[in-house]
Amino acid sequence: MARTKILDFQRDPYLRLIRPLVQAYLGFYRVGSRHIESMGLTGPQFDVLAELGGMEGLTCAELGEATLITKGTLTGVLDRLEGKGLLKRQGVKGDRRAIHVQLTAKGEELFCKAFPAHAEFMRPFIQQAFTTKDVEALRTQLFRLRDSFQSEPSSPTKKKERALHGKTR
Amino acid sequence: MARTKILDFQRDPYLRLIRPLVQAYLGFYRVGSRHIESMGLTGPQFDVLAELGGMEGLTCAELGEATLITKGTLTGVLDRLEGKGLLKRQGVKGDRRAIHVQLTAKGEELFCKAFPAHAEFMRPFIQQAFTTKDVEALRTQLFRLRDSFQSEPSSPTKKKERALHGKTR
DNA sequence: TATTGTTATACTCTATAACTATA
DNA sequence: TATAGTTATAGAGTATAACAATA
Repeated sequence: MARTKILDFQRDPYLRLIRPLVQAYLGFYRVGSRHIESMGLTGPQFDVLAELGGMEGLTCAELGEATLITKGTLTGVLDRLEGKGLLKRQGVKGDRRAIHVQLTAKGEELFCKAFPAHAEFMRPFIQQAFTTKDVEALRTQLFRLRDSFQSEPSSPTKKKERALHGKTR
Repeated sequence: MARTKILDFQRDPYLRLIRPLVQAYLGFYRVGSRHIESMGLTGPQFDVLAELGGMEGLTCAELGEATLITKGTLTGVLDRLEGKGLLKRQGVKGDRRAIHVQLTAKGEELFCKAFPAHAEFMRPFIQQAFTTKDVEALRTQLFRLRDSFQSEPSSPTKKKERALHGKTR
């Protein structure tokens, strides 16, 4: 799982945001993944299940895009879920290279049980500390933060860093 | 690195917070870990380095507690950092079971370079979207969220869930 | 007996590259 | 040639249990 360190960024007027962000996420992550694991799934497996639940099926390419799992890795994750009898793979008529991945009845059953159970499990943690109005305000700020990491800052400092460590993959 | 799925919790008045939290964190994480990896370190390795930097040394037990890495795993992470010549292990006088882990000169040098470089790299992302006043407000809310995951909600729903999936480790 | 750290085991995830079978 | 998915490879992290040395 995830796990980045809490850095001593406390004095920087901007980086002071990092520590609480990481701690809030890790708190969520620990609580949530413990619950998911108690249902016999790993994080990536739950992600795939959540993506397929209620759907007619997705190709590996679509699944990979949705879950951010690369194709070689995805094969393994799907193998394990198939081994548990939670999903099945079928050829796609029209393109015999592609494969349709779909939950089995057992998989749908688990999804229908696990997903609401997970929601029920998580809700009280937030509900005990926030009003719905607080939630909306914080939500807005978090989206702003998310967006800030998605757009490249164009300061001179940044450009210098990119030149030094450039590696865009 | 980390990787939990963005769930479709958008309709629940409280769980609406999950998606932006995960997305903000993943944004930070992707940007940050790309930079860390460009310096030749993995996430856990950077965590250990950040924990040891500027310190006289810690025992494995202390390091494990600080980084949340279990002892068996920690041995492997330390082995790899030792293999890179970044840290050394020494016996502790007084308790010959324990081991002091300390950065080498090379490790300190990397720490002194990598840590500020990482701060410089990360700052512009936040600075472009937030004032220092915004930062303080958001920081407060994020700590509140963190705390909410750290205290067990005591609703009837929760107790029922715990009975079903109990597994405290 | 309890604690510290290592070793052994086994699994999952990760990315990359090479491969196949289609298109 | 390009695409979809699998296989092969190698490495890192994860947890657990068993172990040796020491307290």
